[in-house]
Amino acid sequence: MPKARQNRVLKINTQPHTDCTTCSIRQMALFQGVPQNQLEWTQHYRENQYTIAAGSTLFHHGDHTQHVYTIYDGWFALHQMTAAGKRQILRFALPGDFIGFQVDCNGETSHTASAITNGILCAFPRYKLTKMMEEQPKISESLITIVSRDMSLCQQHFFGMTQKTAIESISFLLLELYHRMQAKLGHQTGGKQTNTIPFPLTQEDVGDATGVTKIHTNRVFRELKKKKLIECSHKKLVILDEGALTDIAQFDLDYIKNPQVI
Amino acid sequence: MPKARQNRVLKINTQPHTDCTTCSIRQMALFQGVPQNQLEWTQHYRENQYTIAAGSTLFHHGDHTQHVYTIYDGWFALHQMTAAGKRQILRFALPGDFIGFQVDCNGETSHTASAITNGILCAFPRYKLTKMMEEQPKISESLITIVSRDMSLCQQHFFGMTQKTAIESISFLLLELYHRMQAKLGHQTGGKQTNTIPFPLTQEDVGDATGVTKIHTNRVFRELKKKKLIECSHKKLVILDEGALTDIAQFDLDYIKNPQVI
DNA sequence: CGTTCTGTTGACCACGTTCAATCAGTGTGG
DNA sequence: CCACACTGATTGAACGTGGTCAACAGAACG
Repeated sequence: MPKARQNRVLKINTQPHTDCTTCSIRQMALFQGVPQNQLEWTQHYRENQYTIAAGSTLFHHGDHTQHVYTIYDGWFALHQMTAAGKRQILRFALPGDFIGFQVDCNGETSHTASAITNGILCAFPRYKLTKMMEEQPKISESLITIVSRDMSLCQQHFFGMTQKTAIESISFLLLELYHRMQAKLGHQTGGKQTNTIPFPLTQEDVGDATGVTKIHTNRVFRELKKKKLIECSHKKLVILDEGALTDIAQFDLDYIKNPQVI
Repeated sequence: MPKARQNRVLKINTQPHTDCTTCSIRQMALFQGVPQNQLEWTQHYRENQYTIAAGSTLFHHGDHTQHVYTIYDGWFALHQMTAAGKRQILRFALPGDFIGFQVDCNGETSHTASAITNGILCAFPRYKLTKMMEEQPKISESLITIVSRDMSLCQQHFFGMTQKTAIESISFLLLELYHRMQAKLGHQTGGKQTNTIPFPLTQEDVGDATGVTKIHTNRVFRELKKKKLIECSHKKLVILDEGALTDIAQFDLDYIKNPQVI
């Protein structure tokens, strides 16, 4: 009963719902290609705006989800469990990201989505996607671009995991999140930059995403702090030496940006 | 000059080109959703059919490719190089697979594609994809399905790499290739099944795909052979005990099939 | 029929895991 | 206001998977 489960965690946003025409993250989301004068059209398809509390689960691995979501606010972890009960975080989803789309051949979601922080979600019924794509060809391109970007990130993680040491892959993850958050913050504030981002993850979260135990993750964090490359405490991450960190991580910013597949 | 480079390795297929209307692998490729009576239409867009020799490179990481390809015959490795000069194979592409599509924000390919065996490729100009999608909405859905399937495979590999031991991830890869080849062979022969597939990979290829050194890959192969789970020699792979191998690999066939994302 | 590529084997060692204990911060309830 | 519980960060010691290096055997190919 995914429906009952979702009703428990999702609540209709009691604040006035945000407006697609003035949405601060629209340019990175599903409607990025839709012309400004047709944006009212998109609102027809947004079923509702929901809130979700930190720690709760949006959907479980194996659910048949009726909705796909654009994250308006909050951090989410998309993860799977191993047979041994360990958690592998496949990726972190941030504001502007599109989640709940990926399912397997039976229409079951391939992973679990958990809210790390409180979140606000724009919900779209999955069955309407085909119609949306027919009416607005730009939606098809957005979807392809979004999936391709996620694919690119996944490949980079994959690439990193097998060939990099713990300090390299953790540095990579921190830089990826840093730049993804900078992109969102830039869209919202209009461009002013600091070297600090909100960082709600625990060291265990970072470990589960990079395939390192929390014990060793801690050793890596202490080393990065000792080398004055980062500061990290009180849910804030400061990048002190982006250049040195980029070298260690073998990080390439181009993989974060939306690909020009078409 | 990607063009010059490609002219060197790609040769126009001198055999009569295969016909989309009778293509044995069409049901798993880009035109899977296109109605039978409109298939002549697709032929307009196929620019040419090419052959490529084993060992040569179709495109390099960073190229601006003008074409995307459906593999009609042959095995390909899609890979990247680490800073240290090691090769990471992101995935193997088999007959029916669609390659050359994935590029980064600058329109550069994110990986290199090398032919492991001799191959035959159907080429489509990238710039025509938008028009194809507009004329045939099914093409959009195919593309999204294809990219989602690749994403799903990538996630499974990623999941495997970090959490699985060498024997587990190598078993997973062998089973994945086994089932993907069985699907192709089924489409071509009409269904008769054996527990043997052609297997042109070296142990080093397998190692580069699973993030294991070729020395340790060899240790794993010998163990799998000793336990009578597989036979592997002379470019053939025999799965002797699929059940036991599936258990070791924690393999789930649903991830291989095309996802029902829409 | 030699050269090159692929597979096989052994010795050694390092990165990261496992298990265990402790500490610091943050609520929570009496 | 403090005792208590709970979560996350920190540290140490022992161990093991898989990497590195080096050498050789066998297969494939021109």
